[in-house]
Amino acid sequence: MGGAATRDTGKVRAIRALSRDTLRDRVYDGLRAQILAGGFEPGEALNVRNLAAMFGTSPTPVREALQILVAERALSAEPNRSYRVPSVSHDAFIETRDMRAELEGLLAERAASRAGPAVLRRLEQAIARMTKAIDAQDRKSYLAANQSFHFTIYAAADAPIILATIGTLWLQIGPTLNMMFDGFDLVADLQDNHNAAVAALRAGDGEAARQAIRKDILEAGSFVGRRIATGEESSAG
Amino acid sequence: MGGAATRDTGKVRAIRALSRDTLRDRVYDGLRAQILAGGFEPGEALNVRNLAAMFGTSPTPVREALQILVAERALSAEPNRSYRVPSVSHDAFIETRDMRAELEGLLAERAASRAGPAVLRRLEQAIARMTKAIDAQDRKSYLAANQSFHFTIYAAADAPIILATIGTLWLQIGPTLNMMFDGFDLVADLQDNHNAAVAALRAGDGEAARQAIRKDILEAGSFVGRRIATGEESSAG
DNA sequence: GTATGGTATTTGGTATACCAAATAGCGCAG
DNA sequence: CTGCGCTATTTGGTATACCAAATACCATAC
Repeated sequence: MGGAATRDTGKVRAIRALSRDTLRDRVYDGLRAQILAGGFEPGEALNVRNLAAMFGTSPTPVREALQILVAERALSAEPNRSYRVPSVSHDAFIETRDMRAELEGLLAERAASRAGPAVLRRLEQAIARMTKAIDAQDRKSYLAANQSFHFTIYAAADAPIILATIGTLWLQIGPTLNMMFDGFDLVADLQDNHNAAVAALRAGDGEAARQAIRKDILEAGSFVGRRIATGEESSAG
Repeated sequence: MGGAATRDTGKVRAIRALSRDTLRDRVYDGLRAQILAGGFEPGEALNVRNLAAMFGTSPTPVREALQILVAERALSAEPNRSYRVPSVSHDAFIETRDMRAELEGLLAERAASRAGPAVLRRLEQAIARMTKAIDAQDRKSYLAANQSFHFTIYAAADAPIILATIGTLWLQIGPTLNMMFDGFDLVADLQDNHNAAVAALRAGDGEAARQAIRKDILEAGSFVGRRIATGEESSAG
């Protein structure tokens, strides 16, 4: 793989397959990574000129990147022309959860007939990392390993368009999820559905894989959804 | 609701709920409408300055609109920095079809418990228009009525995010679909699934509604998919 | 002290200038 | 006539200038 010393943005770039190596796309990648990592508070306003200074560009590529993120609902464009990291409402969260259950379930089903030993091994590793994170009550590591687990499955489904769509869904709920997980007690039975999914994939049972992933999304989602519902009224600026 | 004489872009604007009244969004709306109406050939290249002249703006808002459409996969950004209307590959079409089956099925299911008499009446009207279009072999009218039929159902599901996602899926396959339907013989049994869907909605049977919509998408899709597969090698620029 | 109106400043949107990559066109060599 | 390479032109990307809307700030009036 040697040769040209091009910057390797890796997964993100691969997922989109829409970017070229322009400043706009570099800014997009940077913002996207920061959003996913919880670098922005939900509700936070983004300033075009500040971001431009941060990335060392003019405002133009920044505004274009912001627009793309708005189209993906990773940011919101307020009527008073300002950009914010959206705080996902309860309704929006539930809707996104249901959409995820459909699409991620579909890819899990497709993955069952395609996942080879390499994929299964990586899934086991992700589960191990989650277990370790649960023991240490390390939420950040848990979320990272969980994301790795899910996307390892979906990448195996060989469905790039749906995969990209799922990526935008995670991006949308990322900041809210990060916030909600703060102070949440990680418990061992979070792993039940993960283990069931791996077993189904190993057996090549698509329907079982779909159901395991659906359950995982809907159960975790219902917990977080409740937290959003209760927190919504008390969370003033 | 009279009063302010604001331009009413209607459905498109409502679906996105992301736009403000900027030039960028006006260009976006215009391009989107033209794409959906089959105003561009698949594979056609878009020129920023030409479009700017067409819309009476500078290139800046045009490029931003193009970027948004690329993010929605309604356009493609070639590595040699040019924008094209994508000609959807067979694989991409099948994948989009499967995604549609999931998401549109989900909204049909949700609509079953929400569709009132007004919705059912509009669906009957859309079916009547399709029947008329079949008799007249008027493909353009058929596609328009078909779109109206589907989105009437989905709008009733009260799920704005998923609705918007479905909108982008139709946008993606719009140009290809328009082309494929040219010279296709419209037959009466295209209506079977539509009638089944209405019956299910009237009965409040969500699962039946989901299945009817799924069948509609998968059956029509498999026909068009075959045409793409056979046409792909012969369709040179 | 509070409310209100007006001004200064900030900030997003658009147009324009400029650059570099890509492409097209032409001329020359074979 | 064909193929290669050079140049001219086109074209997308970026920076900058400018505008208008929105906001912040302050002074004044009550």
